[in-house]
Amino acid sequence: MNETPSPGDLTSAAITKPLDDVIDSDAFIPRLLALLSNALVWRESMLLRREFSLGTNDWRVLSALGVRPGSSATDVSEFLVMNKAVVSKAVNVLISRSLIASTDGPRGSRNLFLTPAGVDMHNMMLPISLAGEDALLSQLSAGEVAQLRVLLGKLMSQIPRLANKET
Amino acid sequence: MNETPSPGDLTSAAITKPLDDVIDSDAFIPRLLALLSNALVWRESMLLRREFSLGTNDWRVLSALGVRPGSSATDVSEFLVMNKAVVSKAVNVLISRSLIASTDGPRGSRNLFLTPAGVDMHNMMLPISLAGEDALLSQLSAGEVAQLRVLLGKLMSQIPRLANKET
DNA sequence: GGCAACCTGTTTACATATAAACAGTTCGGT
DNA sequence: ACCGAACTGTTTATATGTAAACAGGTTGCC
Repeated sequence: MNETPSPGDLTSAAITKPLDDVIDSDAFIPRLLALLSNALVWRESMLLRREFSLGTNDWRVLSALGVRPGSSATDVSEFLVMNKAVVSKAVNVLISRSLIASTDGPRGSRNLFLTPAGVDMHNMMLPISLAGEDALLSQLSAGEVAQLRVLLGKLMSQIPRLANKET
Repeated sequence: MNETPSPGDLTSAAITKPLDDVIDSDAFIPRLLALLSNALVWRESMLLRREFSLGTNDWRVLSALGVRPGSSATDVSEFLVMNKAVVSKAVNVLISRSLIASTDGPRGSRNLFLTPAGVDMHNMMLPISLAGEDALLSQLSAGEVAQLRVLLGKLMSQIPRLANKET
């Protein structure tokens, strides 16, 4: 690989005094959210792969079709806020495993349903996800969990603003 | 690509009745955390790439070295809970841009410091991250923000349990 | 009927994440 | 001094995420 192209006299003025930086501290909420989310996804991914040889995306799509049977791939993509390509791949995995099946839909689309085997798989996978939430929330009282839901709900309302390209 | 290998009589018993599923609803906290984290990372990544041609990992490492000048790559990796390979790549990017410099460290390691250009860059990038948090929290009162920090702190304490391989 | 715009799901190319293998150094014991 | 274990940072292989290009079918307008 390539080394630094510029001459080597820049190290002479290296900065040794710490900046006052909050970004990577426990006071910075975006970092806490990222760490928590990563830990949960990591756990779920590890367990689903180990137990059922399925990825989290496969599980998410399976789960979505449990709630909304007859959805098209595009419907699932919008419902789960998930990339179309990812849904496409997950659908193929699930079909090849005979966990979902499809009928022809309105506009060249396909209506997707769980098969009985898919329902069984769903019922086996669901406890793993729920146990993750339980473990996460185990130190909170019922009141605190309710509080947390309210607060996260308010944060969720800001997502459209975050997705805006300005500032 | 390959079609389903099994005979085609499985669609006859497809399931059409919705399951009662909480996984993808707004009541499922792991999902809220993932959506919030993704939105924040997406925003920051987009802005940093556009303004400075740097990725979020480069920014994270730069920021860590602002707080802890003289850290080794391994130190940064542990501090940020970030993969060694990612840190290694980010360090090379930052060195090639003359934003950080290094001196020889204890055990074949290198002590990393911000250069003056790195400090300038840090000071330009920091407001982008802080603005993300501000936008996220803009609908919360000061008291609610404090509540949120307490609750997230309690959730953080469960991460070691989530990382445990047993159930 | 025919052409253009649209919408389906898929493929492609590219960027990033993760984990394991790796080479080079340092340390410890003998 | 030597050999093996431990540790540095790098490289590799593999998996996954993202966005844009894409082919095919449908719709609607003329």
